[in-house]
Amino acid sequence: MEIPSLESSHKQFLAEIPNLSQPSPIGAANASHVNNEGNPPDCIAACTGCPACQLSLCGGIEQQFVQVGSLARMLPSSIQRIPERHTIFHHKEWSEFVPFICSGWAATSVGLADGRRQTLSFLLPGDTLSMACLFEPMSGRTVEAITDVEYRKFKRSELKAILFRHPHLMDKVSKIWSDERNQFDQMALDLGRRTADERVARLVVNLVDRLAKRGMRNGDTIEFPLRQRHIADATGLTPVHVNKVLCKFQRAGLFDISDRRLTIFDEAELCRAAEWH
Amino acid sequence: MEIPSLESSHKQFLAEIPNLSQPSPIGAANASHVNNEGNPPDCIAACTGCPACQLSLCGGIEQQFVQVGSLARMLPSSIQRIPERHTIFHHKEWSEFVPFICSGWAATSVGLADGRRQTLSFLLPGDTLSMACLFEPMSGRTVEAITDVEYRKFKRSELKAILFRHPHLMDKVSKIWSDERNQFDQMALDLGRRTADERVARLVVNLVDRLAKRGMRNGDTIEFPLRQRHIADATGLTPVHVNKVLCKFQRAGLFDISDRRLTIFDEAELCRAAEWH
DNA sequence: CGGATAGTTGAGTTATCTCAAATGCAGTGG
DNA sequence: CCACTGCATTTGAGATAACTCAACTATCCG
Repeated sequence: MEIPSLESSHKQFLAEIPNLSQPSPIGAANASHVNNEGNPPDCIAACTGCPACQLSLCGGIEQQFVQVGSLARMLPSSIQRIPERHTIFHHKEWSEFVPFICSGWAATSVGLADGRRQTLSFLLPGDTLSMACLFEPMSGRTVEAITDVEYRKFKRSELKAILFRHPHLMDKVSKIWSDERNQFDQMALDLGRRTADERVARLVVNLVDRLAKRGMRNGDTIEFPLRQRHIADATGLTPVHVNKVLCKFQRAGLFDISDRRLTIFDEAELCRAAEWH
Repeated sequence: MEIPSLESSHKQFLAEIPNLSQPSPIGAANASHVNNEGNPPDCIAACTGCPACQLSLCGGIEQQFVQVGSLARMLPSSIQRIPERHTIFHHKEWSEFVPFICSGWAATSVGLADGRRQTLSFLLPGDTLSMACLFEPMSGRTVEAITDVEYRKFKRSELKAILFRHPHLMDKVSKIWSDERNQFDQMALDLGRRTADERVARLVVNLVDRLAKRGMRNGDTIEFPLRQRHIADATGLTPVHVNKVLCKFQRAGLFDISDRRLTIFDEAELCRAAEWH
């Protein structure tokens, strides 16, 4: 399997991350020692330009690497690549690996036998399925690549061990965990009590917010690879109804989605529609 | 504040828990040493008869007590009592305490300014708000007592410390955490994709299941203190629609709810309606 | 007795769904 | 280059699940 350099796909973000504009010499020096199942060393170097380095747990791991200086023994990992629309984990799978998204968008969903399905979250760079799956393997969820996706997989047992040995990592885990919990509470409120308009507006605002945190928003037009059916799956609505809501918003001049890009025209009004605090 | 003996309220469950039918002599002996803010010693002894002792994390703590033999220094706690319909935590509160339900039913909810509200879970004996709140204080959620409720509160910092020192407790945390996550996924599916009939049926079956695990179900008629508005809050429906669904089920001979008791007539059919595996 | 809370029922409304058909676009193979 | 297939989007018409409003009853409690 060939793993081309990730540099090009990350170059656009380098300017956003203050202290990591250049690949760390430590990372570069040690890369060749890494036990990563035969992948070339740039699969580690790639992290230094990752837009989510500061947010995500795997960013924390990376810092840990740099501090400790010996990546190889700490956390072997390998980068996988999945083409858009293919599935990363099937819902029957009980994997001993924990995946972290490096680039691209993915969706986690649960489904019913009769075809009804609900997506639980969209995964952006730095995200993992759920903090809960650091500790216990979980099945029942399908993870699908929306765009082409690169992700690293860590062995759960090793990840767990390292977490307990480094309290500051556990702090990060509990923080992200808590965020995740809040997200879910809001999602329950959305699905249970909010109107279609609110749900769609909130989905958009929420995603824009998360992208901004990762430095993946510059200006008012943003990469936005979701199809209307993804939005429908996530909001508990029907694709055709999502279409009607989106058209309404676009006619109202809030934003425009076309060519897999989102352009925001009236952010204030959009936030009002989303009841964003 | 007076704290009457809890023995009477737990006596009914003693028969259900094999190895704990009698109060542990160790627990009884050490009770008087407990630093529990002036509450009488029976607030510890009460745990030995708790129906959720084996399931819950606080049960795990209790076992820890017994092993270590010194409750007082390990985890001071105090029992609180809240009358039905009163609120245990307000949604603006950021408490340094973690509550565990000892007896009674409670509900956690999130709400909107305009009055719409969604309850996230019903808390039964042994439950806490969420595993996530062991590590980070969480606000935004209201916890309300449905029946009269007794709960213990632990100081988060102390609880956390004890957790890290005892790996088998962490195992229990991660297990419960994982369950919680699964519950939540199912809830998203319920709210987003299931019909009102399915939601109501699932709520009932799910609760009966959880009660059974705690030894709180004997036979086909069960304590069931939920009002129709609680069911409505939890299922994302309207009280009047819940009423119609319930009446339909009762007319169909599935079960009967009256006088705060649930009597199941046709469990098989009920499970089918709930698509219970 | 009066006042609060729960449950019940009916009539009419509405948000969202279902079904169906038309369009456009992008990739594929000949 | 074209025809063809699959996917996404758009639009309209009609159906329906769930909601709103309102009135009525029952029960409990002071």
